[in-house]
Order: sequence, then structure tokens, then C-alpha cells
Amino acid sequence: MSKPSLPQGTRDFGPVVVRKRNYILQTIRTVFELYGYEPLETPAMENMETLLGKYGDEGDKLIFKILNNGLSDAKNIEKGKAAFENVLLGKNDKNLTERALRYDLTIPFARYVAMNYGQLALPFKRYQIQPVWRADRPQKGRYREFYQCDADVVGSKSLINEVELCIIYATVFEQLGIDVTIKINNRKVLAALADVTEANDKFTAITVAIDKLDKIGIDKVKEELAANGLQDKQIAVIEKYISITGNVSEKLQALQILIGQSESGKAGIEALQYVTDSYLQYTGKQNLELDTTLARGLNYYTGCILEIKANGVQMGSIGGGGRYDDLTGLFGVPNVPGVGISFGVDRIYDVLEELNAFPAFTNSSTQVLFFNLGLQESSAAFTQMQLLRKSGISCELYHENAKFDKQFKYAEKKQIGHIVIIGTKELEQNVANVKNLTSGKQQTVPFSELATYFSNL
RNA sequence: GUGGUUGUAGCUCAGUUGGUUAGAGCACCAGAUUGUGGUUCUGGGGGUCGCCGGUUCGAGCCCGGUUAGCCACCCCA
Repeated sequence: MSKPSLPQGTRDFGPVVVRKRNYILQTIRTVFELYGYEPLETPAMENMETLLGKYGDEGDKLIFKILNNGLSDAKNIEKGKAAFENVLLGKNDKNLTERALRYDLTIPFARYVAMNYGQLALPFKRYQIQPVWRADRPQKGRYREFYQCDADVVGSKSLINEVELCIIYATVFEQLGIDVTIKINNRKVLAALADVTEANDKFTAITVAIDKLDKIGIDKVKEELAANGLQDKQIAVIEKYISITGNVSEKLQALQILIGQSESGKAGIEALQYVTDSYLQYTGKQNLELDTTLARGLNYYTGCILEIKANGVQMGSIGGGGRYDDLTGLFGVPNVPGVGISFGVDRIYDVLEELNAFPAFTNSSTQVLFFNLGLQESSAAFTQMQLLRKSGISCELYHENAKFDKQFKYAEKKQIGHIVIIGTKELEQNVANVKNLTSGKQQTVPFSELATYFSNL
């Protein structure tokens, strides 16, 4: 038998890692609930037609497809062979695969809203924390199976939602102890830029290029724009745009001059003005930054777009989101606008690890280990242990009568803070010897006071 | 999908121009030590050198293929 292994790009999460991840997820979940968002879960797999065509050509290639069952049945063999020929041509065929693993949480959410539109109390605010799958090649911070952690509100055009989502970001990262900058921009501003540049047909190319500014620098951006067929005159306008600097109001003023005459530009500037003003008014924080070069790849965004940068850490964005006008239109229910945000759990984990910012309690769940010193002794220990457990103190009894050395090492390895020794001497007097493994101090505690002793630690 | 790089004990890694029986540290097990761990000492178990093939009298080392990890590009979280 060959060595067991994992599929490419997937991971096991051991006890220590799960505990730390749960801490992150629980923090996010609690804040979502605090702001009135409701939980939703959707299946790991969706029908192929639900997913295809929603993420662009690149996206379609990265969808994990599920092979149909029963292909070897006599009646299916011919259909299967024909379907396979289709697949070899790069097409999809229902006779070979009609289901696929979900690629993100937003499209399944849109599908859910479209299916339940009549029953939902609008606006519908939901959060969803589940894994998604992509047939991408793994690299740093990038996996084939990873968790997304989304909050969206659909059925409302109000910019109050944008403001609240920014505050949710700020609250979560404050609770996690990560100093962040929330970057905001608006796709309408970008559309206006394409408009005044007279390059509406090159909108995607422009956004993709300027999004890379901080990564590759202005010269490479200009090269990329030229490679995409933009004239020098047009590139000059774009250069003017990405050179905008200053604080929020200075940037907005500069935008006003550059693209304020365009309908779309005006709307985008107004939205940015409102969201940044309100955010400052409600939080008093200065960490919401207008970043005119923020573009974000996903093409369904139509309004404000957001991205989170952790300060003082070398790491890509740890969250992002934005407004989309008509996602459910893809499923036959038009005119349901929405806006949402997403947390990058894996990267947040890496940031906390790098900052050494996980709280101590994430290290171990067991607080107390009862030593096993024989049949009589361990029986008494078990009785005391159950009393502690009733008081909410997590504890365990060493599984067999082993040497002290072994029992100590077990406690040490599991980072259990205290051990309890009940031997024949202690048994006679109804007391236990309690040792704090961190300080090395030991004291004798009567059985009747054990629970109070540990509760008061 | 394209390219680079790595794969030797549970973990981190040595291994000379190809040459007897592949090593170290940590971890593990046993003893010194039958009710007080973390230190120390002694001994021990553990390997298809990722996998398949080729060159050679002889391959951990050279060549080809393959697979997995890591990294970069495309794209994205």
C-alpha cells in the first residue's frame, strides 16, 4: 500500500489550528449577528448551469466538475462517449457531468435569493461561512479548498449598507487585534475614467492594469495599457488619474475635476463622499482610505468596492467586497441590488500568526489533568473529575496507571495548566494535591473545595 | 494552463568526483529513578533515499519520465 496523501491544494487542520481558526470565525460570526445578519448554508455542489458563465472564461476553467454516476450502464455508454468528445473540445456536456463544486458563496446566494424571493423579508441580510473549491494551481496563501466568510445584503440600494459593512470590517479587526486600512473606491468612478479616456471597450483592461499599480509600478502599468491597445493620449489621462494623492477630500476634489462632468463619475463621487463622511461620523476612525487605484477583478461589481490591507505585515488583501446591481437577474429575478463583503480566513490566520496575536486560550481546551495512581485512586479521581466538569471545568483522567514521568509529559504536551494527584494518602484524608505546572507550585485542597478552587483561578 | 525549484528516519537536515552495512540533532521507547515532569547519563527501535524506468561491474548521487510540496506568471481569496 502506498503512503496516504491529500489531494493537491487541500489541507488537514489539526486540533491547535482548528481552535485558532474557530476563534477567528467565532469573532466574525458574533459581529455579523450583532449587525442583524442571518446564517445561511448552501450545498457543496450546485448544478453546472448555476455556476457556468458567472465567473468569466477563466473562472469556468477553474470550476471543479463532478463526474456523473452510472456512465457504465449499457444504455449510457454511447451518450457518454459522444459527451466525452465534446469535453475534449472544451465544451461541457450534461451526459458526462451535470454537477460541480461551488466556486464561491455569492452565486449560490444569488441562486438562493432567486429561488426564495417571494418568501424573503427584504432587504435580506445573510452571512455564510463555508468552504469553496477551485481547480487552481496552489501557491502561497492559495488553496484548492478554502473557506469564505461572506456577509451580503440584497434588496436595498441604500448606502447605509456600505457604511455598516465598513464598520463591521473595522469592528472585527479591532477585536482580533489587527491594525487595518479599509480601502474604498467606486466602479462608477472607474467607468467614468474609461469614458473620459474614450476607451469604454477597454474598461476591463484598464481596471486590471491600474489595480496592479502598487505591485508593479507606474511604468509597467503604462506598458500593460499600451500592450492592450491604448493610445499615448489615453494613457496620459489614466496616468493623471492614478497620480491623484492627498486625503479623502483632496482626492475627491481631484476626481471632480477629472471625471466630474460624467454622469457616472458624479454618482460615484457622491457615493464615496457619503460613505466616507458617515463612517467618520459614526466611528471617529481615520482608517477608511479612498484608493482610486483599487479596482478588483470581479466584473459583477457596479458600485462601491472595498478591500482590506493589514498594516505592518507583508500580505495581500485579507478581505474585500462591493456592490452589485443585478446578480439575481442571472436567475430570472431582475432588479435586486446587493452589496457584500468577504473575509479571507486563511490570510487572517497567517497575519495573526505573524503578529503573534492569538490569545492564549486557543492553545488547549483541557484545564486539569487527574493523575491515575491505581484502581481505587483513579475511581476517586473520576468522581471528583465529574464534579469539576459539572462546574464547567474541562478535565481528563490519565487513561492508565503509568509512571509519573509519563503523566507529566502528557500534560506538558497538551499544555494542560494543572494536574491533580489523588493517591492513597490523599484518599484517606479526602484531599487532593493540586499542582500548577507553569509555576511548579503545589498545594493540598479538600475534595469539597476543588470546584471552587478551579473556578476562582 | 505556463515556468522555476525541492523531495533522504515521526520532524529539521547532512551525505565528498558514482564505491563496503546511508548519518546527525530533536522526538519516541527502555533503564539509572515503584509518589513529583522539564536537567543529565546509558542503551534501543525506527529508511523501498517520493515513484517508475535507463546508463553503469556498481546509483541517495548521473539521465529520462512521473507524482507531490513550495515559489512565480495568468487569474484570484
